[in-house]
Amino acid sequence: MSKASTKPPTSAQVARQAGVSRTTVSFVLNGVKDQGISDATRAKVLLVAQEMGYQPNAAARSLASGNTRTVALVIPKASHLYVDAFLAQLVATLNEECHHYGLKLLIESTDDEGKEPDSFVNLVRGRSIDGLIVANQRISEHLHLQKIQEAQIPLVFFSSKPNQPQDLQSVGSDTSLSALMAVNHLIELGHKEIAFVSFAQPEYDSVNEREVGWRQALRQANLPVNPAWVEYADISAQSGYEATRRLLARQIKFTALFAGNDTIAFGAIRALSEAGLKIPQDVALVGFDDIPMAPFASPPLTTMRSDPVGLGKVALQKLMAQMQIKNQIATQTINYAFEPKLIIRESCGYKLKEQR
Amino acid sequence: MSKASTKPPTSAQVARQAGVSRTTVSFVLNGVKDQGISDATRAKVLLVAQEMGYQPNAAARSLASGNTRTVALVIPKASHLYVDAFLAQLVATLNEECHHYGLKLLIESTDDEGKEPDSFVNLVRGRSIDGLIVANQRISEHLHLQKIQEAQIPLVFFSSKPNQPQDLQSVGSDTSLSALMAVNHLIELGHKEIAFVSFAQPEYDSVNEREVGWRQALRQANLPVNPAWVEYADISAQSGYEATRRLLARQIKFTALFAGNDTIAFGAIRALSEAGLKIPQDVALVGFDDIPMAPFASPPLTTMRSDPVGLGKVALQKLMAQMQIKNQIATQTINYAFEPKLIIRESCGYKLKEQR
DNA sequence: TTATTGAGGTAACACGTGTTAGTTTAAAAT
DNA sequence: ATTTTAAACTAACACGTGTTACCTCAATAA
Repeated sequence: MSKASTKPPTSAQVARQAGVSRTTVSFVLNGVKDQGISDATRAKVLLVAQEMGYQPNAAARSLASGNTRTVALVIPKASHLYVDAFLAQLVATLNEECHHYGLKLLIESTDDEGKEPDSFVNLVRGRSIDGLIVANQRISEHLHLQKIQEAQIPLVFFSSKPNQPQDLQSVGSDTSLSALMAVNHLIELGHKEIAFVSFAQPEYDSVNEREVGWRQALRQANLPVNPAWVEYADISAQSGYEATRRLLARQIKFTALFAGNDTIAFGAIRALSEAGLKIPQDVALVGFDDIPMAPFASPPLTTMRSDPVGLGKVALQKLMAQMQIKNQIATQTINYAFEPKLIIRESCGYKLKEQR
Repeated sequence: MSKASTKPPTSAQVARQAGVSRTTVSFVLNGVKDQGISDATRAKVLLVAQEMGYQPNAAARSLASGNTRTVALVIPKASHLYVDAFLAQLVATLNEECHHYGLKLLIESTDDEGKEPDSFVNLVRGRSIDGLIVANQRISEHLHLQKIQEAQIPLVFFSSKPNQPQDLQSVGSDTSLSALMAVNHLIELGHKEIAFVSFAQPEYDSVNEREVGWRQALRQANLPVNPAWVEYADISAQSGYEATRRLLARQIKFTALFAGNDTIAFGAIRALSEAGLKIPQDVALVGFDDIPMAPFASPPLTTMRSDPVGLGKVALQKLMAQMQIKNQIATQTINYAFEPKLIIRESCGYKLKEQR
């Protein structure tokens, strides 16, 4: 009626306004059953709470209940968000899904300037979060993760070599298999000298697995594996450009290139073009991830589809299972395996060959 | 000594271990001055806290102090994160900066399925956040923002028409000026029929301002303004592709195209290529934002540089000023104006012309 | 009439920290 | 020997909610 007070209403004020006790308000708003609350009272309380714009104080609720309804996503660097579209898709999906279940999402990085690699542990210690999802795991981080697991903190990490599907701790698809499929496609198109530009250093599990798949494909086809065909980029298109130039500078023949991810592939396209090489006629190219930009490369990028949306959803489901949050979607959804899928566009030369 | 208890240590436990009172622990850890605490005690407390891995309970601290050290970024849709590199850069920057000042960042969307457009207001009501930054403001949201301002909640929003630089409420650069500069560049190159494909509906301020700049440039040069030259895309490269195709289907002549952002430009490139048009020979192209991918378009994209990193930093500075957080970087940094800058690459045809 | 049940109410503690007010102790200064 | 001061201490309340234990009152059932 009068002007709104500057401070938000408390549950006590709601109780007074509705003519009930604070306990009743708490029961109603939290949907506690079997406390014998009539429908009339329930409706009344809900109405008054609505009218007063009541929103429970998050800190008080968290302190009393012991959970924060907040989860964290751990990534290496915040800046990867805008150079790695896979990560951006993952963040977007997790954010949406979290909101859907009334959770909040924090993004924590391990490698940014001034950050301790284990700073995300403090979030756990300070009870800022109820659980965490770790993407882009590195070998050096295994120890920290183990500690957290031992401390019984809900945790899901992205793995390049997923274990059993019913494993509650990790999500992922078989990265080396995907890479193998990508390289096999090039082999089937007749290529024998296939280079590989990764999107980061091999200390990252997922980088390493892609290289493993590349090597395995060549070996299975009885093709030589030349270490000079491998080059490591950073995570940006720019670094992919530079890495491909280093590769070209070696003057070693290769007729196809497997790029560790699509962003790197964009850099490779420019490096190859500047060198006067035509894609796919002179060098066939296959990327990885099928980012939204992939169809808009010149030529449109043939690439392995990964599934940030599906993986993000499953990761959250698994985390919620550990957090013992009951949700409508039953736990069977958790057994999820994404089938690696080759998306054939033009950069691999398949369509060119077909026309012939 | 014995195995670590499953619950994190409290300040009372730290106090006992260090042989001081809980009050002293609180003073030391919060760096309260003028309470007469000897250096020896201070060191002792810090050491013990470190050894015990003490991290103050965030909820308790928040409840007692009344602030959460958390801010929210409000965006239309979470999915924009991976289709709009400007937004991704902004999120990454804000995340980094927030961490640097010990703040946490939440991302809240207004348009996602199942979200009320004013759901971010609940974050404020529930005292989940201390302040908020609003990007991609729409006209329909002005009302909500005003309410929040009136409630004295710290708020910074991105504006396409920034007011005085000392304004604490908004950040941004002059979008219509940037657009005007982009179109002027095309006019200087001799173009008279210049189309415009925006990255969203004109209900977004920033979309509208770009169109204003486009129109202004044409008018100033006494060139005709044909409404049929305008087409609205969604925010994805795919939608840019489709919008450009719609434009082409109209069979109206244009020799240059101003794309509302770089992502759209990627879509436009493909649409033009498919139509057999060469860039820049047949259609010159200028984008907007200078996203990291822009140099890797084919041809490399001429574009207006915007400044998500700088704007993000300033936005947070302004927000912190409202939140009365004292920080080393003095308030003078807050007076910041980003100069719109044209980045000339190859899609506009400038270099081609120069060579002639 | 008496026991039972449903629908609440009241009172209280717990959660962990910030913060204030008033007290104590030993060393230093007068 | 007395006063002052630095460096602590103890005790207490506040923050808002979850949750439990116990009490009340009316209506119904035995």
